[in-house]
Amino acid sequence: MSQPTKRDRILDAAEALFAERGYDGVTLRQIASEAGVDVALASYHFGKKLDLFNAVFERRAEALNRSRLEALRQVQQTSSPAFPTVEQIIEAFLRPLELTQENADPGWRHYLALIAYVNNSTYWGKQMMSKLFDDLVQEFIAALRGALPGASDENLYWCYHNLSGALTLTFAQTERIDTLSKGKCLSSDFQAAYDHMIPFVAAGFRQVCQKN
Amino acid sequence: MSQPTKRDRILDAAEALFAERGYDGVTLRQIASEAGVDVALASYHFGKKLDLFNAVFERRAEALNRSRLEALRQVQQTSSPAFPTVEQIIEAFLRPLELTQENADPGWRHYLALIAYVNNSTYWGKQMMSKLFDDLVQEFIAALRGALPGASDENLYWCYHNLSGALTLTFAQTERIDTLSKGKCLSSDFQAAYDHMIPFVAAGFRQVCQKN
DNA sequence: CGCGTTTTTCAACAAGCGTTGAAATGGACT
DNA sequence: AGTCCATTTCAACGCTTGTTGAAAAACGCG
Repeated sequence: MSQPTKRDRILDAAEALFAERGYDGVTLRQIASEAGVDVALASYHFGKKLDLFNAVFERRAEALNRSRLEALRQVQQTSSPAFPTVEQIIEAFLRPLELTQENADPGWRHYLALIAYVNNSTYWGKQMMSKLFDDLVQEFIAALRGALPGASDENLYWCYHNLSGALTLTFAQTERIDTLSKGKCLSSDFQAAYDHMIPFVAAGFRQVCQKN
Repeated sequence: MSQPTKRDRILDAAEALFAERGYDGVTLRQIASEAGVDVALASYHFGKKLDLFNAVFERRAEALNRSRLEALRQVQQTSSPAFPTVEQIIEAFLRPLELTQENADPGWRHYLALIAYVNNSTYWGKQMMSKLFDDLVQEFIAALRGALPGASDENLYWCYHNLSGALTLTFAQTERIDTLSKGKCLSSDFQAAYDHMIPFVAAGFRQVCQKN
């Protein structure tokens, strides 16, 4: 098996460092050093620093969207002609993210942390997140609308906001919960996070959107 | 009524800018310019840049903790000798944060956005958040333990993680939900956020922690 | 006013930044 | 071997950064 190219090593190093310290907290020289290449090589391959950041952020977006959409189509098909349940939809939204667990490559973990950084930033969040992930999110919300007949858009979107927040903090892997829980919960354990998040969020959606 | 001192103007400007762009995304010159003072004045009052950041972050922490703890004591007293309900506890955790709504001073909004920045950052989060907010959080979790007899610590802390995530994203005010919902929800509307978050989170806690 | 202290400005420093043009290297093909 | 092109390095640029020491201004008080 072959070594990754220097271009890929730059992307990997930038991914890890941007995720940990943010765009302005990382210098091109740090990235180059981590990747074991010269500083100028980043400019050669990607142009400006901002272009490198965009390249990193876009690199894994498509694959991520595809696997989540596949999971949604899957539950829609198996439950057809009825709508899938809220749990099934949330599960399809979250479980594909566990690919970071089994995979030895730490790149996906860094990428999710980078999403957390972007999603929580006023500065980056609005445009970058919308451009890459809005279509997918709307697809899932449409599915939830089917599972929760009569729910208002206002309620649906606020519930999604809560889901998105819980997920984003999970992505960030700040180890805050490790300290708080004295080691009983580990932020590195994505599976445990989703095991608890799915019933939590599903119950929240039902409570808010299914007043009856 | 008197103008704020230059020292306070530096804190205010740093608060707003750090919250929007992060620690490394802001220069002391930008802060000084926004505050209408000389660059060197920040160093004179606060020392290093990092010390200024800490001063900003600690400035409002005590007042925030006090108002939230008062709200908890309040519901504990009115429901005594029984435990307060999950909704009452979550409400006490969230509603005091609405002081940012009525108050004309935008400082509190910036401060909450700064908390979001710190809480989502691997780099800052662990130490700074724990130091200032852990005691309060443990107090609320203890109250929740009373409202949810038999709940395991593992379930309780993962549920709190979900609450914390939803809250943090609300603090960040990224306007992402504005776009997604086509204006039906506004991230600037803290009251609407909590109106939907309280029943959402309470139902989640019950679902996960109150299996019976 | 006049003196001591605090606050504020000014000017400048060394260090590090992103970026670039030219030189060097390497591989593919004739 | 020699030519072409993509890749990589080298060296340097102009600029901005955080920080500091000394000068200046403002203040409190007799």
